[in-house]
This record gives sequence, C-alpha cells and structure tokens, in this order.
Amino acid sequence: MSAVQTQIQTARASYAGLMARPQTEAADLMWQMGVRMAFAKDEEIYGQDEDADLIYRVISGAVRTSRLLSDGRRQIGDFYDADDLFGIEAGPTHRYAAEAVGDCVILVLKASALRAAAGEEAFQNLLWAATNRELERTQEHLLLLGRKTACERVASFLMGLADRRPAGTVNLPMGRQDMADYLGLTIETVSRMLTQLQGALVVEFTGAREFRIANRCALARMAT
Amino acid sequence: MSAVQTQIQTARASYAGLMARPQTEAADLMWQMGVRMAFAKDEEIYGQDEDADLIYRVISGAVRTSRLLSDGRRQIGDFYDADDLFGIEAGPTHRYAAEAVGDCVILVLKASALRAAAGEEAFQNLLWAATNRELERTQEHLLLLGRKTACERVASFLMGLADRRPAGTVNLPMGRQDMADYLGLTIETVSRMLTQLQGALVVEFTGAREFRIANRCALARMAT
DNA sequence: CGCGACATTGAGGTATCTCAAACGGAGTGG
DNA sequence: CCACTCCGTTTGAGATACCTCAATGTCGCG
Repeated sequence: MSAVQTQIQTARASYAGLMARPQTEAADLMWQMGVRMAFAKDEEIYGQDEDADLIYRVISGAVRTSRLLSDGRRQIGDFYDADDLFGIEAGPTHRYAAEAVGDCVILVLKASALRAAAGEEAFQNLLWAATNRELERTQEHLLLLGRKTACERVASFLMGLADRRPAGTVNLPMGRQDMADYLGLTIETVSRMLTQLQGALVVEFTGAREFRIANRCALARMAT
Repeated sequence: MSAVQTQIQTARASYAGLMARPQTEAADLMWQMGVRMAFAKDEEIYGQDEDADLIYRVISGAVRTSRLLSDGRRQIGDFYDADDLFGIEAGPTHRYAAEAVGDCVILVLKASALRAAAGEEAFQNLLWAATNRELERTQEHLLLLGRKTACERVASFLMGLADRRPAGTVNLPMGRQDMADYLGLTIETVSRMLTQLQGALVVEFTGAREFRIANRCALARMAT
C-alpha cells in the first residue's frame, strides 16, 4: 500500500471518530466529490491574493496559512490538522497563503460543485461554521499576540495542541520557525521557553517534535 | 438566483467595493425597529460571556470591544464608528465585551425581531457581511500585533483611521490607553511614536485628539 | 484661576532579539 | 557498526526595543 493510500485510510478512520469538525451532509459529500492532492513539505497550496473558488480539507499532514511583510517578516495565521477545512473566504481572493507544513494530502473541490450537490442550506451551514471557527480562533490568537509574554504564548500553544489530541504524547507537526512565526517570537525565544517549561517540569520532550504534558494544571496556569 | 448565491454576491460586492457598512434592506429596517440607547463614556454595552441575542449599531460616538486577562492586561479587539454594526456573534455568547469609548448613542434590536421582519435571506446577508468584515479586520490586526514594530503599529493605526474619513483633519475618539491596548503597546510608547511621527513631519497634531496627515506616502510606507 | 484628567517626557530596567557557536539526531556512505 | 554530514535545535553573550516608574506639561471645565 502506498504512503498516500495509508494516509487516506488513517484520515478516514479519525474522521469517523470525533468532534469539532464539520459533520453535516455537505461534509460527507466532500469525500465523494473532492480530488485528493499530495503536497510536499513547504509546497504552496494556494497563494495570497489568488482566487478563492476552491474549498480544502486536510486528509493527512498539517497545513499553515501565512502572510509575508515586504521585508520578509512572516506571520502564520493558523495551523490546520486532519479533517480541518481551510481556504474558505468571504471575499473573492485568499487573504493568506496556505502551505504544507510537512508532506500532506489535501482534499480539494470546487465550492460551486459542493453547493450544487449539497444544497444551498447545507453548503451555507458549512461556510458559516467554518468562518465562525476561524473568527473565534483568530480572536484568541489576537489576545495571545497582543498581551501575552513569550512564556505564556508558548504555554498556550502547547495547550492548544494538546487539547485537540487527548493522547498522552503529542506530536508537533511544525518546526520551531513555524511556531515562532505563529507566536510572534523568534526561533531562539521559542526554544528557550520550551527548555524553561521543561525545567519547570511542566512538559517533557521526548524529541524535538514530540512532548508529553507533565503537569496540565501548571501549563494551563501559565497559558493564563 | 438562489439565496446562497445572493448572499455570496452581496458579501463579495461589499468586500470588493467600499467598505464595511451594511447597505441591505435589513439594515434599513433596523432604523425603524431598533431602540436608541445612550451610553456614557466607558459604560459597558454588553459583557464578555453574556448572551448574544441583540444586534447593535453605532449611531453616534464610538465603541470598543475588549477582553481582559485575569491580571488586568487588556486587549482591544476593534473600534466601531457611526453606522458600524457590532455584537453579532456566531456562538450563543459574546467573546469580547463592548464599551462606549465616549458618550454615544447605540441602536439596539433583537436579532430574532430583525430576522422576522427582514426575512431569513436578508438577515443572513447581514450576518454574513458583518462576520466577514470582522474576520478580515481581525486578520489584519493579527499581522500588526505579531510582526510590526511600535512605530509601524501606530502608523498603521492612524492610516486606518484616516482611510475611513478622507477629510483633511481626523478626529481620534479614543484616548491613548485605548490606542495602546489596541496596538499591544503601553501608553508611553504610543505617545513617543506619535511625537516621533510628528518630528518626521508625517502627521501633525492640532490637539491630543485631532491630527492631519502631512505626508500620506510616508505614513503608508511606515505602516508597511 | 485652579483643579483633575490626560498626555508627554525622562531615566533606567528588562524581555526579547540578534548574531554566533555548539549540539543532536537522522540519513548516508564507508 | 561507525564516522560523517546536514539540517534543525539549543545555548550563549551582547544589543535594543519596549516597558516601568516618576516627573512634568497641557488641556478642558467648574
């Protein structure tokens, strides 16, 4: 079995499971209609200011949305995991670019096709739910960037990751630079805060990309 | 044309076109149905986590939305001017509180009443447009907080204010503390950046709450 | 005129950034 | 199986943008 097929199997299994992800008929329809595309690490899925007539859904891997300032400074808007929808815009174009954090498989389909197949109401519910989720997460992110210290930002980030997967050990799909650009920090500061959190016995890293929460209360407290 | 198509058309039109202000029939209806309420400076219009079954519209004055961290740090989400809608939430409760920046008059009405009067479709249009505007502004704000310097933040802020009112002289409805909490800075840093911008002959302050753009290109450049 | 609130300015401290070097782990070749 | 390389991460030392605390200035209003 190919790597991609395996990924697709895995994604289906996890889809059947849990929550927070769209569970409407429209979402189910996506599985039948969409095209599965593989993207290599750091490959662009769509660019900033490109037309936004497609809807995307992560099958496996992770995706980031990002925006560049003219001098190269980068802000990451959000990360998307398996089953997350992304790329849904109200305006005609994408306001952030989207790239593959690591190798990943994405389900892509035309918004108009889904609308025709799912019906207006179901389609609209999907858009509404996705947009709201986006807004809520962006508002939380805003508070983090505006008023939290480096340590609090990193703690919040780890907490956010851990909440999604209640498993004991959590995997970090992204590297330190991606974390830094999400948190409005530098790579070095992120690294220092991580070692600091380890020193405080709040989290424990088994490798650079995998950790376990040693003291959930303490982490929650540090995230404010 | 289907309901959904109409909604998307409307959203795209208002996005593409001018600005941000509701121009649908539903918005017109608000004027007839709503209750006008006066709020004094710093008075709370609604609190965080309160039920969100009302829709608000600024008639005169200005409004800010804000969120507090447990230790008193404050982040302002956005400012709303005359004719702006605010308080529209996807979820059941408000995620930010809303307060009067100065004395102001607000049009308030029940969301359910507007839906009944304007019709489902027009009502949805209004919600969709308002939510999208919110998301777009929040994303811009995010970039500002994550990756801009103090000077760039202040320049962006003044630019944003000036864009809304193309008049020669622009009024600042909010004090320095509100600006600081919007920009993720302290009051002193905001003040210093303002005098710095004045020194560079980019803007000119006639009073603490009123300025004129002396060099729009330079200001735009500094806002990145 | 004088009070009170708000804004500006100053001096010193600190969290975070920058630059640079050392470390580590995964993959490769011997 | 070990040495080697490469890339991402960590650590260190010094610089700096922004913050904090404190004093001074300014405007609006009774």
